[in-house]
Amino acid sequence: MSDQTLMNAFAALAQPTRLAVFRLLIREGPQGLPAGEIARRLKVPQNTLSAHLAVLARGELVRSRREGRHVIYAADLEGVRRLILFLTRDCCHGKPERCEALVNALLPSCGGMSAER
Amino acid sequence: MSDQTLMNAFAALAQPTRLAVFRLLIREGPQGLPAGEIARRLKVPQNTLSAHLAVLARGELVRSRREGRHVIYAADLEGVRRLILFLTRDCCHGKPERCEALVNALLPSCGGMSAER
DNA sequence: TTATTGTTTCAATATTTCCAGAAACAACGA
DNA sequence: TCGTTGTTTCTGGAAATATTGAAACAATAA
Repeated sequence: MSDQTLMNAFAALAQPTRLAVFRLLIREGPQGLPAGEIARRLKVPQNTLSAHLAVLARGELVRSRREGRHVIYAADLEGVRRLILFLTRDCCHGKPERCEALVNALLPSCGGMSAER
Repeated sequence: MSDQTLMNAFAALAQPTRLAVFRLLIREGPQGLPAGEIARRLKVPQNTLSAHLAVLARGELVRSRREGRHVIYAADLEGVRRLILFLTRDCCHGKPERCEALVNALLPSCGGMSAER
């Protein structure tokens, strides 16, 4: 991922409406939601939301697909993963012990998966 | 962490100079670097850098302490952790299997710690 | 005290982002 | 074809951010 995409992603999440959209889409999962439905739920004008969705897409945090008249937006988990990876990789760069606290704090939040590995 | 702090953190990382400062400080570890030294290394005027450091501090990504004439800046790993936690928690909210790919991708980057847990 | 070094704050300009009305575009049904 | 619904693009003005010279502030030494 280029630094530009990385910064686009961070910039995308630095705005209340877009943060709300991101949270919503993460919760909706891979099937996503039509642009209009997102606008309705968040009570944002459709053209304003469209601009915000474009910003999120530039940061590779959401993807869109057309289904008939609808344009469906869904979170791009690959993009999220790269963001987390960036934060984590730089964090324990060369010093795993510095990362330990991070990982320990991270795993329990993932539905008890820590017990399995 | 408030949404405002969260957005401040994302906004802080959405600018090339600040991204560079963040990377530098993460690598320098807890002892950190004086503001002037950061400015010298990144070839940024000191007053410009000072403004950027203030933005990073507002996002709780760096902390400062005074040592004599120097003001030392160091990465705030707690802040980074909260960022990662936000991204991860929202991501696997209620559906751990959705998170699995994330965590698997995450652990190997941390110096082989995955083998130990 | 004065001088020196390190850093931040102030002030002003340039650039970017945010927002929403209006218009255009896209897909479908009648 | 035309009309309707869903979405994006265009446009312009308001608000926020970036940058840096100059001034102020802080700590120390002479």
